[in-house]
Amino acid sequence: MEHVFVTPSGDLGERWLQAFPHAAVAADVAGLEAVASVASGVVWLDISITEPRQLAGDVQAAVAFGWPVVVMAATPGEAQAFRLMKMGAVGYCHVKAAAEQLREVALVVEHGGLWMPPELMQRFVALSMRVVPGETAVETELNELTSRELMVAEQVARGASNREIAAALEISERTVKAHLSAIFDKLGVRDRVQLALAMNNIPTYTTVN
Amino acid sequence: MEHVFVTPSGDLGERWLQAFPHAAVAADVAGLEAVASVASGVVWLDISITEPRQLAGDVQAAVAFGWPVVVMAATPGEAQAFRLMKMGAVGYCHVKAAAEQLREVALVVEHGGLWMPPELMQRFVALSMRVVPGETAVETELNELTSRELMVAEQVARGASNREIAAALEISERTVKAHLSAIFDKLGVRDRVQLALAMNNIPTYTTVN
DNA sequence: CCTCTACCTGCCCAAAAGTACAATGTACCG
DNA sequence: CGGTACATTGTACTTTTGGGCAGGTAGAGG
Repeated sequence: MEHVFVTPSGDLGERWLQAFPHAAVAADVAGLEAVASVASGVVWLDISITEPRQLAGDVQAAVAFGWPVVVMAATPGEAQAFRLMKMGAVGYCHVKAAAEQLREVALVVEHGGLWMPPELMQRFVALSMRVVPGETAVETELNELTSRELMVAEQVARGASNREIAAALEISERTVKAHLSAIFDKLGVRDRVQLALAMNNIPTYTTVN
Repeated sequence: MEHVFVTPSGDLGERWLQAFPHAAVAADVAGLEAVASVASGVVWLDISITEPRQLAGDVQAAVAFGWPVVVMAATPGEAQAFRLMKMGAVGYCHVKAAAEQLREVALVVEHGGLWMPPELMQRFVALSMRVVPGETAVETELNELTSRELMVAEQVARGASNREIAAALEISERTVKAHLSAIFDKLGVRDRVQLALAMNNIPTYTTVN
């Protein structure tokens, strides 16, 4: 089992070496074949300083190589993670993940598993659930909302402003705010953006990570 | 690392013992605490003869125990798999899976991964992608964003504030705002809420209504 | 009747978000 | 070299948001 790190810097990070003392390194995806000496292994793709436009091509080329591909990003985000997974990556972690975690990821992907940070994994499952019936955490919390609060929350979930909500519900803007404060409190979010995301089963992990 | 098999039969299957010679067994979820002697382990939940009605409760109770839960079904199906995953299970395999495979599953879930049969895994990813498709209107428009703008947009997509984004990208709040203005213009949204929704392929107030 | 909850609102204030106008530096391209 | 696109930041200003304080109404239930 070989570990090849593809990084624009061309240098192995100390954590990487710490995790896999015998790891190989390649400056780009094209250099994979040159350093891959055995039949099976894991490709670690460092995209921390990769141009967004170039990203898709790199990942797909790495996947085409045949080994499980773990993408390492500087700021792991959901939208990006899923785009990468779709391209065939089976792992997604922080570029500065601890050696211990890297080994965990390796173990998982080597054995046919899918690895990503817990928050993302949760969200990933939640997403699939949109097409499969069931009940989510948010749905449960929604029961705490009063009738009126729910109406306001639904409007925010569609991107409405306070003024629009006030007009739609025929109440004052002040009342909208009052409802919002109660909603934020009950659902444990801090502002309308997080509320909008929560209403759509998209967890926010700003403090995590 | 301990392995506890929860099975209505109350007996350890021979394959299970073969995979984990020191495995413990419990007749039901309630009996978990009684047999769990260490801090970490894996719960193997045999649902091959479990009543459908009782299933959800069992799985959730098992998950609540705190250990990774692998569900073993007699006839693994997609719909069921996803429902179970949603409840917090992180593994899903056949109740008569070979010892070798059980060990693989164990390896994966012990390290924070998600395991299910390859066909299902593939389907799972595909399904999520259906909800967050790669080639949506937004996706196309994302190409108009510059590298830096995309980074800002991704942050907003997870509910970050301007200050947090500035800190993450190591730029001033003013610059974040500048990027945001450009993003709003390019993606045709009017504020960060709609941007956050758009980034997650969720139609907004203005689009819908 | 009194209390509790949900609902509604006004005034005011602070923070955050968003915009306008302006400017600097860098990189790349013909 | 000039032109263009990108990234960056500042000052200043308007709008939106979020919330504290202080109240008002109506219905349900003890």
